[in-house]
Amino acid sequence: MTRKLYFNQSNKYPFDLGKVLYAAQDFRWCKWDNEWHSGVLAGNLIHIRQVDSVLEYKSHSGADLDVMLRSYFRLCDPIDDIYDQLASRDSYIAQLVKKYHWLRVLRQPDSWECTVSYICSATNNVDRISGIVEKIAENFGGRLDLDGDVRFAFPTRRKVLRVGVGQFRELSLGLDRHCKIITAAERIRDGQLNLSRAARPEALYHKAKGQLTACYGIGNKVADCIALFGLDITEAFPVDVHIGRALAKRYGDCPMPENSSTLSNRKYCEIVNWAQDRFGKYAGFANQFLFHEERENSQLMGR
DNA sequence: CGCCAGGGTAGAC
DNA sequence: GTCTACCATGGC
Repeated sequence: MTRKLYFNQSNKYPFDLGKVLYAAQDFRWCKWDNEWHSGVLAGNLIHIRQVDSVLEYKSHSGADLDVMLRSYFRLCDPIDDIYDQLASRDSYIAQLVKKYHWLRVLRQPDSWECTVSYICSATNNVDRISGIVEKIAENFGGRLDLDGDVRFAFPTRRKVLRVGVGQFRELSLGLDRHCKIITAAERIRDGQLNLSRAARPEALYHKAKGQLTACYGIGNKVADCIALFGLDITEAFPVDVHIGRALAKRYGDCPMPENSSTLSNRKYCEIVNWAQDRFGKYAGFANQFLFHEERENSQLMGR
């Protein structure tokens, strides 16, 4: 059955499903039929499209996913206020907010999948990250069927531990990624890494980052991505090559060196502090506008 | 064949 | 603390 989710469309920054998913920060969306999109969210295979201020969707189980989808697309967040606030803090961001008014930082429901995805993002392009995440799901996740579309749930971290290093190595993920993934699962099991959002009240950016960067394979940048996309910590500010270029180009007072492929830990933190001071509690949203603009300019979008 | 892709680490000073 | 070589894989 097709469900309809009615939401309050913003007048200033209208939501656009197709574009949001095109720029999505998770890696499991693809086109399906005509204007329909196919995606896997927290074990649900979903087909979805937008008609004005209505989201029409189907799921493989037929379950009511309104609550999850409202959260995921931030349909209940005060987007007008947040984007106005960002625009008033910075004139360049104001331009980008206007240009990409449809952009949203998606609140990903499965922080474990998010963690694995960004562990796999190092020295990799978006298409290959999607491919790797899909490969892990196809091999170890449960099969999901919807109208002839076959997808696979992302395996839980318990399932990953049951599978073990041996079978994981056979996926040839490269760069020791199989070990990094399993190590992360072990640290969660042992209580050294807590990815549950319910258990983190507020302002735990530094605590979360400390736990994350203590893991093998998770450095500053990956930790910030997990914090922002998976843990809903909006002040997290991932600094990758694209963001680095944008900062060096547009902001003279930013401590971003002109051309450095690798940032020292100290330098990285200086840049994050600069960004949080300038953009505030929603620095991570500003980050995504900068990121998207930079990628559009370098024409790297392969989706 | 060489270059690149949303970095991170160990081992060197 | 900071700097480097190296890391594996696939697409072009």
